Amino acid sequence: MPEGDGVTQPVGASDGTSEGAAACSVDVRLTMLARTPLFRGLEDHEIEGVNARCRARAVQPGELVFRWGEPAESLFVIATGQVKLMEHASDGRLVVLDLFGPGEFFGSAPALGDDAYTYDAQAVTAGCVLALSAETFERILHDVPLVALNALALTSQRLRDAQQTVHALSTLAVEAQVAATLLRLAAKFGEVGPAGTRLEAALTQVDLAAMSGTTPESVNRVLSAFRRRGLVDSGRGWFVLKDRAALEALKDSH
Amino acid sequence: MPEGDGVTQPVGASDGTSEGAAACSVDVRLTMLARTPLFRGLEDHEIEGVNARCRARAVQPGELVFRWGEPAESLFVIATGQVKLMEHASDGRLVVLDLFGPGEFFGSAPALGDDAYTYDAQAVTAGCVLALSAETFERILHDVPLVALNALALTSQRLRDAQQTVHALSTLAVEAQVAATLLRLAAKFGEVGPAGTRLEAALTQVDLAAMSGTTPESVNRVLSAFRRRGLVDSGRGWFVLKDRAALEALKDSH
DNA sequence: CGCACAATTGACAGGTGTCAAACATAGTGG
DNA sequence: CCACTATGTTTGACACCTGTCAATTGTGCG
Repeated sequence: MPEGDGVTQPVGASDGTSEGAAACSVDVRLTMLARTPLFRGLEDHEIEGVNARCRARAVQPGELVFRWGEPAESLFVIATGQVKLMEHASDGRLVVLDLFGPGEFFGSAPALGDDAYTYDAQAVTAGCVLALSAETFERILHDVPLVALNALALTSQRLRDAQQTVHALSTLAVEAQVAATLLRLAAKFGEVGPAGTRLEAALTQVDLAAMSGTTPESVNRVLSAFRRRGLVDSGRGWFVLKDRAALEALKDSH
Repeated sequence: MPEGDGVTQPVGASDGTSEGAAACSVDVRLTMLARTPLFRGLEDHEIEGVNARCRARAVQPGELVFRWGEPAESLFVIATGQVKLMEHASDGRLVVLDLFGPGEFFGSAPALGDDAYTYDAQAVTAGCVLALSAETFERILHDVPLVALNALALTSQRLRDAQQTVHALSTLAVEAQVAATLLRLAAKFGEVGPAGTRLEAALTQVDLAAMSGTTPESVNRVLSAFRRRGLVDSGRGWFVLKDRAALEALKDSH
C-alpha cells in the first residue's frame, strides 16, 4: 500500500510481524472502509455507521478465518494483509480460487444465497480483517441501496474473472497457465521495480500450482525454463517478472 | 422451420415446435417475467412496467444474440428456449461457459462493470429473448431495490458455480469431468423419465467437450465406456443418465 | 549449527490430444 | 418415397505432455 505514513497508528506497530497480532486501530479501520470499493460513494457518517457495526480481528499467517461448511454468518473486509480462498479436493490436493488484498471483501451470507461458507479462507500474511455479521450486512444492503449496487458490480466482475479462469483452464497448456497466473497476480499485487514487477506474498510454488491447476513440480519446470529464457527470476517465496510482453504472448498461445 | 414472419402472435401455440420463429406474446412475456428469479417479489404493476420497457426478439437455433466485444448495451431475459454462453480461444477451440434456460438472464451493462460483452451468446434452440437496454436496467436497479438484491444473490450464486467449475477443471480427470458436466446439465435441464434423466437440448458431443474442458474424441471415448457400463445411453444430440449415483461417485474420485 | 521446508532435477508411465478414417443419422431435394 | 448429403459419431494409432515417485540441493529460521 502506497499511503506511507498510514494515518497515525497509536498502537506500537514497530513493523512487519508485530502488526499482525494487534487488531487494527479505529483510524485504520475508517480509512480502509472508506477505500473499500464495496462502500464507495458512501457519506462519512454512513462509513462510521458501518465501522461501528463491524468487529476487527487480527490474523496470523496461515490462520484460517473460516472453514468450508461452517455456517455462513459473516462477511469480511480486509483492512491489512492478504487472504487466500481455497478448496481442497477429495484426494487432498488444494485449489486456490482467489487471492485478496486490502479493501476486498469475502465470506458468505444468506443474502448472497449461501447458508454455509463455500471455501476455506486462510490468511497469507499477518493482517487484520473486519467482520460484518450476516444480519448487519443484510441491514446495510437494505438501508443503503448504493452498497447493493456496488456489491453487484463487484460480484459481476469476479464472475467474469472466474469465467476467464475457466476459459484458461480449458484451453491452455501448463506453461501458458503459469504465465497467465503470474500476470494475474502481478497485475493485482506486483510492485514495479527496476528489474521488473516483483511478487512477494509468501507465495510458494505450491501456491502457484494450486492457482494454475497443475502440480508444484510442473510449475518448477516451467519456472526454470522461464528463468533460462530471461523471462522471470524467482527464489524462495518471491518472483520477479522481467519480460511481461513475452509472458503475455505465451499466455495467448495454446 | 415453420413460418418466419410472425410478429406478436396471439397466445395460440403455447408450446411445441411452433413457438420457435415467432416473438412471444404479451401473455407469455408477462408470465415469464413474473417467474424470472431476477424479478421475484415484484408487484404486478412493476412487472408490467418492466414488460413495457423491454423488447422481445425471436431467435433461431445457432443465431448469435450478441458477440464478444460488442458494446454492452443490453441485458436479456430468456422467455423460451435455451442460450449458451461461449468464448473462442485463439486457436479456434470453443469454451462453453454456461447454458441458460427460460427465466435466466445474461448480457452485460455498465452497471455490472462491463463496457463490452465478454462472451458470445448463441441460441441453442428456437426461442424468444427479452431485451432490456442498459439504461433501462440501470433505472430499474435504482427504482426497485429488490431487483438489485435479487441480481446480487443470483450473481453470487453463479460466481460460486464458476468457482466449482474451476475446482473441477483443476483436479478432475476427463472421465470425472464428463460425469460432472452431465450431472450439472441434468440437474438443470434434465427431464425425468422411466429409463432415467433425459437430456435433449440439441447438445452435441462437441458441446459437451467444450463444457468439460476436453476434446470431442475424449468425450466420445468416455461416453462409450459409460454406455458399456450401463451408466448412460446416448445418441445423436441426446443423452440419458441411467445411473446417477454411479456418476456422482465418479465425479468425486480424482 | 542443524532442522524443517522449499526448490530442483531425473526417470518413468499413463492419460490425453492429435490426426485420420470409417460409420451412422437426420434432414434435404428430387 | 427414396437417394443424397451434411453433420455428428465412433474407433484406431501414436506421440507427447504432464503427473507421479523419488532423491538431492538449497535456503531461512530457531
